[in-house]
Amino acid sequence: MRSASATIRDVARVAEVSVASVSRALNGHSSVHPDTRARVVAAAKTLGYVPHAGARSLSMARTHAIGVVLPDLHGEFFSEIVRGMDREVSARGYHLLLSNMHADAALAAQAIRSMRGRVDGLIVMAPQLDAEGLDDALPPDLPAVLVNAHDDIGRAGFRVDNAAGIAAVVRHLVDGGRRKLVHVAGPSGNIDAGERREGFLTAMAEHAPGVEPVVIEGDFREASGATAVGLLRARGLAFDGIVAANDMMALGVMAALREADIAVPRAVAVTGFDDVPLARYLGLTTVRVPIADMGARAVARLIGALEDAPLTDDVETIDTDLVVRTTTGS
Amino acid sequence: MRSASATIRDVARVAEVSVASVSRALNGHSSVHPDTRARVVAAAKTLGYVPHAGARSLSMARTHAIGVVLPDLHGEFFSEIVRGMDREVSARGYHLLLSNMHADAALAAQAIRSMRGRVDGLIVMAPQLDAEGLDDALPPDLPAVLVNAHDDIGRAGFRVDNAAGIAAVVRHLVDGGRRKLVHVAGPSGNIDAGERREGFLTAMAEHAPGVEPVVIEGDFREASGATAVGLLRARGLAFDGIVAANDMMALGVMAALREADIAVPRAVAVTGFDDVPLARYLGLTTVRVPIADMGARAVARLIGALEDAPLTDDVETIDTDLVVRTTTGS
DNA sequence: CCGATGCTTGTAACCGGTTACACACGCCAT
DNA sequence: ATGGCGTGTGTAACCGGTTACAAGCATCGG
Repeated sequence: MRSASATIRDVARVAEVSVASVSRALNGHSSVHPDTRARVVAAAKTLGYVPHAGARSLSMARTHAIGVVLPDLHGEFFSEIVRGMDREVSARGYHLLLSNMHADAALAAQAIRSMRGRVDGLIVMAPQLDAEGLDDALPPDLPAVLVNAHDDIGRAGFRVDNAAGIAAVVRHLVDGGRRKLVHVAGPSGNIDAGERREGFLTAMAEHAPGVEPVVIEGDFREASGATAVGLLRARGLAFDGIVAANDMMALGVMAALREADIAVPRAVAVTGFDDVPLARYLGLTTVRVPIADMGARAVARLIGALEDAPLTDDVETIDTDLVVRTTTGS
Repeated sequence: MRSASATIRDVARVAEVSVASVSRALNGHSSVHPDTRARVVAAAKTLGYVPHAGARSLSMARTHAIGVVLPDLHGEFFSEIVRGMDREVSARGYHLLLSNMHADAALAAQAIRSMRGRVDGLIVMAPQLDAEGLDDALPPDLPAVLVNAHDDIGRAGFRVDNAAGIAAVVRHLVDGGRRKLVHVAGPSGNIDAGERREGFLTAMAEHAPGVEPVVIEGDFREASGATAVGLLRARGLAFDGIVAANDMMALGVMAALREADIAVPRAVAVTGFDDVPLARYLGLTTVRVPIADMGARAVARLIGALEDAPLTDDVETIDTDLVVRTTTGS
C-alpha cells in the first residue's frame, strides 16, 4: 500500500511503454495498438492510477472548472442559484469553484484575481462593483458572465425582469379593486430594489392613474416590513394593498398587520417578490423568480462560450411569474 | 491591451531579472535586494501580472482548495452546510470545490476520484457508500473528513447526536403530561433516521415506562407526515403527541391534523427535527441542528490536518438543542 | 594579500501531465 | 530495389510556476 499516488511514469514503467503511449491509451486516442492499450489499462488498474487533474490542466490550459463569485447572500437565493449552476455544470463534466466575496471592493477584486489558473471562466454577482471596478478586477483572458447585472454593463450577463414582475402584481391588485397601494422598497444601492421601485411607480401611473403612489423605505429584511406598517399607521395613511419589494419584508408586514388586528386580505392585501419556500406555506401572493434557471443559463452560456463562439456582450432577461395565493384573495 | 495574461517570464524580462528573483520578490522572500523587489513589483503592476494558481499548485503540491462531495440534498441543509464551510474556508484563504454526487455508487466514486490534483482534501457526505465503498473511492493520499458518518466508519468524521435530540423531545413531551406518543420515522436506509428511531424507543422506555411506543414509517417528505396521520386515525389509535423524525414531516402532520379538526397543541402536540427556518414561522417545537457549525468544524479539522498533524480517525459528535415553540404549548 | 563569510542572483531541475515531431516498421505499387 | 504510405511508438519540449544549488561579489579578519 503506497501512500503517494502513482504517476503516469509509474504506469509507463509497469506497462513497459513510454509515457506518451500511456497518455494516448488512457485518453482514447485512436492510434494505439490494442495490445498496448490493454497493457496500459492493466497497469493503471493495478497501480490504482488516477490522473492528476492539476497537471493536466496546466498542459491543456483547460481546468474544466467554473468560478462562482457571490456576495454573502441569504440562504434561499444562494442555494437556489448554486443548485441551478450545479445541475448544468455536472451535466457537462465541469466543477464549481466557490468564492464568497467580501463587501470591500479591493478584497472582491482580489478574490476574483485569485481564480486565475484555477478556472476556465467566471460567473460573477457583484452588486458593489460597477463597470470600471469589474474591468480591472477581471483578468482579461477569463470569460465572465454577470448575474444581476446593470443593463448597461457592456458585458455578458443576466437580469431579472423586475419591472414586469411588479407590474403584474399591481395589475392583479387593481383588478381586485385595490387602489391605495403602498410599496415597501429595498435598499437604495441594490439594483433589483431600484428596478422594483421604478416598476411600481410606472405601473401605478398606468393602472391606477390619479392615485398618488406611496413608497416606504425598507432594507429587504423582515423587520423593516413591520417598521413600514408602523410608519404608515403613524402617518394615518389609508391603504388597501402593500407591495413589498421582497418576500421577507412581506412577512414582516403580515406580522405587523396581524398584531394591529388588520385583516389580510379583507382590509389589506399583501404581496412579496422572489417566492421563497416560506411564501407557499404562509399563502403569500408573490412573484416567482426562477433563480435556479438563471444559474443554469449562466453556466450554459459560459460553457458554450468556452467551447464554441466567444461571449457576446448582451444582457439576457429572466422572466418572472405572478403566483396568486391567499394574501390577495378576493 | 494583450489578450493572454502575462507570465512570470514576461515580468522577469521587463524587470530585467531572472524568473527566480521574480518569484522570490513576489512571495516576500527575505533575501531579495530592495531595489530588485521594487523593479519586480513595478513590472508586475504595469503588466497586470497575476500568478497562475494552477502552475503554482503543481510545483508546490498544494492547491489551497477543498473538495466538497454532497448528495443531492434539499435546499436548507445544502445552503447551511456550505455556508458554514465557506465561512471557515475563506477565513483561512482556501477555496471550495463543489461536486454533487449521483446516487449511483460507481458514479460517486468517479466524482471523488476526479478531484485528485484539484484539491488538498475532501469533505464527503456519502450516505450510500459504506466503509468499503469509501476505501476504494478515496485516493489514498487525499485526507478526507466525513459528514453524517456511521459511528464505526474508521475515518475522521462528524455525526449529529440524534439520540440525545430525540430524548430531549420525549422528555419535554412527557413533562408536559403526554404519554401516548407516536414516532413518524424517516427512510430506513438513512443513518440519521435510524438513530432517531432507536433514540425514540430508548427514550420512551426510560421516560414513559409501561407505554407501548408506536412507530409509523415515513420518508422525510412532507406528504408522508400527512399519510401517517391518516394511518393512525384509520387504525383508531389514541395519541396525544407526534414526534416526527424531521421538520418537513411534522409540517405534513400539522396540516393533516388541522384538516381533521384536531387541535394542536391542545389535543395533540407535534415536534420536528432540524429546525429549518419554516419551523420558526409555524411555531413548531423542534430540535435545532447546527448544520453550518458542522460544516465549519469539518473544514477546520481538515485544514488543521493539512497544515499540522495528520487526521485522527475518530468521529466527533455535534450537539443539538431543543427549541420549544407553540406546537407543544402547555 | 588571501580565504572565509554573507548577501544576491541566476541556472536549471522539477511538479505531472499532453503532444509535435521524428522515426522504425511492414506493405504495396512502381 | 526503391519510394511512398500508414501505423504505432518514443523523445523531448512545453504549460507556469518554485526552489536547490552554484556562483559572483563585497566585506572582513588574520
